[in-house]
Amino acid sequence: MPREFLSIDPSQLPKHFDSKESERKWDKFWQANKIYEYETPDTRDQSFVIDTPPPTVSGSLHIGHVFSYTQTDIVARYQRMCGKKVFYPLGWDDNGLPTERRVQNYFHVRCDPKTPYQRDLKIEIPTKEQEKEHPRIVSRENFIELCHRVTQEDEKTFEELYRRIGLSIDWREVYATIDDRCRKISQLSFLDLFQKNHIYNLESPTMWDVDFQTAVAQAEVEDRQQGSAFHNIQFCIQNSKRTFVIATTRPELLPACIGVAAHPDDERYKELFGRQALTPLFRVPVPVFSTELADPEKGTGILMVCSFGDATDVQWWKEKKLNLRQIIGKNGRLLPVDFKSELWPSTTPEEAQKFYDQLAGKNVRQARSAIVELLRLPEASAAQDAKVPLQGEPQPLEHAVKFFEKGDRPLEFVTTRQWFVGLLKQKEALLKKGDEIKWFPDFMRSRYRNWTDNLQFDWCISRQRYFGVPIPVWYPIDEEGRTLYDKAILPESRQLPVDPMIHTPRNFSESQRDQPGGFCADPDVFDTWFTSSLTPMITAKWGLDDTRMKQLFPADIRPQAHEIIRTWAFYTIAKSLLHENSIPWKSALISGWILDPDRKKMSKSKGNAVTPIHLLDEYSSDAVRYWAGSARLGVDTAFDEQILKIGKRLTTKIYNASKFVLMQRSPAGPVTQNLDLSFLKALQQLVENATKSMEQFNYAQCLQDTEKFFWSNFTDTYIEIVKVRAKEGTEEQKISAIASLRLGLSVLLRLFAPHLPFVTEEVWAWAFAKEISEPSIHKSPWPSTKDFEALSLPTSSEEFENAAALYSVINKFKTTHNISIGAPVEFLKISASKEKIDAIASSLQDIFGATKLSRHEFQARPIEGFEVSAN
RNA sequence: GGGCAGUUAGCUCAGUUGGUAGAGCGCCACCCUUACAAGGUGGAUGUCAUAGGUUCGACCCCUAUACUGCCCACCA
Repeated sequence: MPREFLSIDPSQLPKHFDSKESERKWDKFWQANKIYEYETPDTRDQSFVIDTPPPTVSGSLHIGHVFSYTQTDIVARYQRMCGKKVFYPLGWDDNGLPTERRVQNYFHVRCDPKTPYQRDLKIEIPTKEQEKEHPRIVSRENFIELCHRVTQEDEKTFEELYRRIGLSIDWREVYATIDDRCRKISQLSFLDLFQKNHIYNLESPTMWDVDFQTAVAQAEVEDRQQGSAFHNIQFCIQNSKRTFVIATTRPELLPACIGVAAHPDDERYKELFGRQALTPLFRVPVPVFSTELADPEKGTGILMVCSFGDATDVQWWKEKKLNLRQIIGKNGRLLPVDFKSELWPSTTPEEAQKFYDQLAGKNVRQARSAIVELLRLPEASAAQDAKVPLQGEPQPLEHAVKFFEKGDRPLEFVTTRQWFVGLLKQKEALLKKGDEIKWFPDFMRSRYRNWTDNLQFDWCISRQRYFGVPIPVWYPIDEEGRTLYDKAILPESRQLPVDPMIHTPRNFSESQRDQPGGFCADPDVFDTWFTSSLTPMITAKWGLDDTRMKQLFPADIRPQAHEIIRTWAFYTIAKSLLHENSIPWKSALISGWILDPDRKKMSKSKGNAVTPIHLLDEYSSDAVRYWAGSARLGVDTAFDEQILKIGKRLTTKIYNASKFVLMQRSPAGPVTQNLDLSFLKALQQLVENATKSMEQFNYAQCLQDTEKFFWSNFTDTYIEIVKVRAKEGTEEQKISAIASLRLGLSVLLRLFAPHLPFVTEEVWAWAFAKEISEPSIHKSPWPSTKDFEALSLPTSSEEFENAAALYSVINKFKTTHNISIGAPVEFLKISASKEKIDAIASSLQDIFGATKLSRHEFQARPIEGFEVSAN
């Protein structure tokens, strides 16, 4: 032990903690000293691996970007202090639609894959005049270049923010979901799934967004309430006088009608089953069939089946082997139709054609109003009574309609060829893997179960977009010019990443592209989740580095938000199952949402988002982290600037208390006094509880307990009580007080360090860093029994609690008599039980010193705590 | 319609296995006290959503109801 404790001269320190300066300084220091760089340990269990969510880089930051990331960082810092080698990477999610949309708006361009690539194409941000013109058309490759340009700028902004709030990320381990490694691993994933027969392509009706003109997966679909109307339309039975009225909200799909259905027990329609009905206007015969899915109470109890109004239509189409009369095109407009063809066997083809020609080319909304007018014409009737088909006026109703979550118009079912991952048959295995994972909070597990249980479709992974990972597939073209979709040509894994639009498959030459006897490229890209679902495998370099894979997979934790359990969590579990038959991570940490003061979810699109930078400037990173670290996992939190103020106050208090403790000069020595040891016993109990909380990822509990102890036990009580002794006591008493104050501070700083990395590092550097020659508090050991093992601590902290109680009672006496706490008191009579009076004996000198009490007299009375009076 | 949460002081939230209701903010009063006025000391404030039940005893366990939020389904 050195001869004197290392102390500071407070006059050399700034009066107030300069958070901005501290944030700059320590970020540089951590970087320079490689504090957060992952070092490979000998065994897997010495690592703590984090599967960090790749943020969508969107240019505009909001407070949500720091909330859950800070929570993860707190866990990372705790594990690092516990001696784990923390693997804490970060990915940028720049792949996908949000980026495409931003590029379109930012540069005022549109992508057309048929446009040739232009090398050195210069595109600048358009002027106001240029923005009024038509958007500039660019090739797919040029478009992708622009995507990179935009995302790189955004990534810089994000990195600055994440450094500013002190995320202890290993910045060497940064990836982008569109970079070479991610493209390669995504394509490897495709190859592996293909070889394992988990993947197939199929031409079938798929949910389709008519604006983005791409297929979408079940997970990207959301319901929205929409105003609509029931239209009652009269059909008739072919070669019969019998008529009936169906109710539909989609009259424009009448030409796509492929059947009529009612409930098998419905007496009104029983006799019709098995017969052919004629549609009005077009007079196309369609079969009438019975189905349990029809609800006799709804509408008129009998309905028309179209290709395709909704998912049940698709189901009936498959089950009843109905015709395919696709009239909605990929752009959402009605396709041309030939009523003389076999597919539309109209009994009056010429009239049908005339009617339809008034609809062709219109979008859904336009076609609907047009067909409603046509249905008001008597000549539209299919029945012999020639009644107007549209019976009465449409009756308005509200109902849920499926939308692509990013889309503006309802989804249509359009028949296209898409790639799928077979997940339906994996349900049981997926549920089992979900149960092997620990969920925090545990009830989030049921979100996963719920979704997995109700899965209805295999995963459609192909998207008709540009800025994404290309599907690594070519198809042969036979001599007649037909594309052989069932003979897909896949690249070899060492060729990856490939772009089949640019690269040529083996045994073919570029001149054979799109030629009979040649090949063609699959033009599609993957659903972004196809890549995102690989994050724990991307960081572990699956397929590229087997050693690293063993070290880093499965990860320890996956932090994420709850609304993407059905996407990110679900697909990641699916991928790990299919590729590795493993769980992807041991624990899932599900963060809550930030709500605005009106308790609405904060989001950019709602315009109620709070931007973080001015908060960091005003309150400091530590204060913002304090707010984020106060919120428990899975609990939605209203944004409250008050809490930032409290956080800032806490950092100030830590700074000042540290200054006080470390300015005490004293020879080095042991803790010997009972009160000091009793205080340290209380501290040791705090350490136990805090550690228990952190092990459960309950960082908020840890903070709350530590803060309470720090403020009430340490600064307001213990420091105040021993202050006088630290200055005026005997050498041994002084040393004990100061040694105990320093140990207390050292432990508390380390308990605070994961939450408040800047102020704790700042203070740590004054003395403790040199004493234990560990330059950063963030690599110093998390407090444990080791900190106390040299001391003979009492079995309880009762003595300290008694001293605190008596000290408080004397303060109360002063306050109620309007005396300053610092004012001396001549005499007090102290009442307490005999046991308490005996127990307090060794602390009395400190208490009387702290309260400036000159004389006292004890009175033993059977009361709960202490009481004092002036006579 | 199914599922998951939540409802505690004016506000934001804690409340361990059932044992007399907690913190911070805000409010009120007092105090410049040599680390800190960006502070300190003290005070007031609750039918723990409602109704039953179990129990010697319920914020806590059980049942039902109401309200709020979320996830899923409903789409003719």
